[in-house]
Amino acid sequence: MPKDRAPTRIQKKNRAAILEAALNVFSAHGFRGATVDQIAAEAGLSKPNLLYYFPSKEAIHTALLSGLLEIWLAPLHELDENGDPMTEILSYIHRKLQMSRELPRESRLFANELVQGAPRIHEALSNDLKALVDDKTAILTAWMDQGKIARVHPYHLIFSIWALTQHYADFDVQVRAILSEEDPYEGAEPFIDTLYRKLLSP
Amino acid sequence: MPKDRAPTRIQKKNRAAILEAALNVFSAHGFRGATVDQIAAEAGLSKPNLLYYFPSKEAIHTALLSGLLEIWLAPLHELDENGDPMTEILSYIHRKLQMSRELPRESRLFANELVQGAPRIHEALSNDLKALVDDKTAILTAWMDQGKIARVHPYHLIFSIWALTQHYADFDVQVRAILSEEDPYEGAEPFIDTLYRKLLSP
DNA sequence: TCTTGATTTGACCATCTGGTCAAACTCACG
DNA sequence: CGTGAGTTTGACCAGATGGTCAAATCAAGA
Repeated sequence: MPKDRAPTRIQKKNRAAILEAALNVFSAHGFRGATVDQIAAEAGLSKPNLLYYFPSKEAIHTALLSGLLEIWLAPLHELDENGDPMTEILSYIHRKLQMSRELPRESRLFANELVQGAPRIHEALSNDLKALVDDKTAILTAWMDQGKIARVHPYHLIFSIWALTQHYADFDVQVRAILSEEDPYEGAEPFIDTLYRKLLSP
Repeated sequence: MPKDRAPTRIQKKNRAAILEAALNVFSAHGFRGATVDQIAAEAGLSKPNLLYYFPSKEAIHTALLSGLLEIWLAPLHELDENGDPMTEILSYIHRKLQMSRELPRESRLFANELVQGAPRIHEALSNDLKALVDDKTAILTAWMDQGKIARVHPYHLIFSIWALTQHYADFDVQVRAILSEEDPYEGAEPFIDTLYRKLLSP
C-alpha cells in the first residue's frame, strides 16, 4: 500500500494494467467466476503484487464499476431538451449503439452484475440512475405534450433503447451464431433507426 | 447411481427437486457462483445425496439447460406461415413477453450463459437455434415480399423481439429500481405492441 | 417377514482460492 | 553512490468447494 502521495509512474502503469485485465476477466466470467490469479496473470503481475495495488478482489471490481458507470450514462446525459426531439433521440440511440460496438466488455460487465441482481451497484441504480432517467423522461414527456414526437410510455421507451442496443454486446455469441459472418452492427443500425423513426413520428 | 430401469417414485421426486433448486441457484449466481451445497440445501438433500442423483455440478447444469432450451424456443416454433402475418408476429411477441414474466429464472439462466460466451450451449446455438431462426426468417421475408408487413431486416426483427422481451426478466432489478412500485409488464405490453404495429404496418 | 436393491449420510480428501507476510530487490534522488 | 521509500515475490495459510466412499438405513416385492 503506497502512501497517499501523488502516484508514481509505476503505480499509474500497474493500476491501469490491473483494471484493464480485470475488465477482461470480470466481463468474461462474472465476479465469482473470475480469479485473482487470472487477473494478475493477464496484467503481467504476481498475485501478491496485484494485491499490493488493490486490497482485495472486491476492491478491483468496485473500482471498475464505479469508474465505468459514469461512462455508461454519459450518452443519456447528453440528451438535450433544447435540441430537435427526433434528432436528439436518434443521436442518443446512435451513441448507445456505438458504445455497445466499441465497449462490449464494459457492457457485459454491467450485464453480469445486473442479471445476478446487481448486489454491488443496487444503490447506484436507485439513486444516480433513477434520478437521471426521471430527469430525461420529463423531457421526453414534454416533447410528447408539444406533439413533437408520438406519445409512448417514456420509461419503456428508454428501456427499449437500452435493450435493443446492449443486446448486441451482451448476447454477442448468440447474434453471431445466427448471423454467421455478417457484421451484426451493419444491419442493426439501420434497423433500429427505422424502428424509432416509425415509432416516434408524430 | 440407480440402474437404468424405470425411475422410482423417489427418484422422480428428488430429481425434480434438484432441478428446481438448481434453477433457483444457477439463475441467481451463474454456474461458477453456484455451489453444490447451496443447491443441495435448497433441494432439501445432503450434498452426497444430491451427487447420488447427478454425477456432478456440471451434469445438473447441462440437464437444466438442455431441458429448457426446448421450452425457450417453443414460442418461435409456433409462428405459423399460414396465419395472418401481423397477428402471428404479435402473438409471438406476446408469448415471449409472457414467458419473461412467468419464467424469469429460466430467462436469467440463459442470460448468464450467453453473457459469458455460452461455453456450454454454443453448439446448440449454431445448430438448433440457427436452423429455427433461418426457417422463420424465411417466412417473415415471404410476408414482406407479399407486402403483408413492412420490409425490415428479418434477423434483426427477431433479435429486437428477444431483446425487448427478455430485458424485463434479465435486468429486472434495473427496471424495478427505476419504476419503483409500478409493475413493469403493465406498461411494457402496450408499449411493445404499439412499437411493432407501427414498425410492421405495410 | 426376509431379502435385496435403492437411498442416505458422516467422515474424509484434494484442490482451488483469496489473502498475508517477511524478506529481497529496485528506483529516484540528494 | 548511498539510502530510504517504493516494489516484488516465494512461501504460506485458512476456508471454501467439488467430489468420494464405506457403512448405515429404508422400501417394496417374494
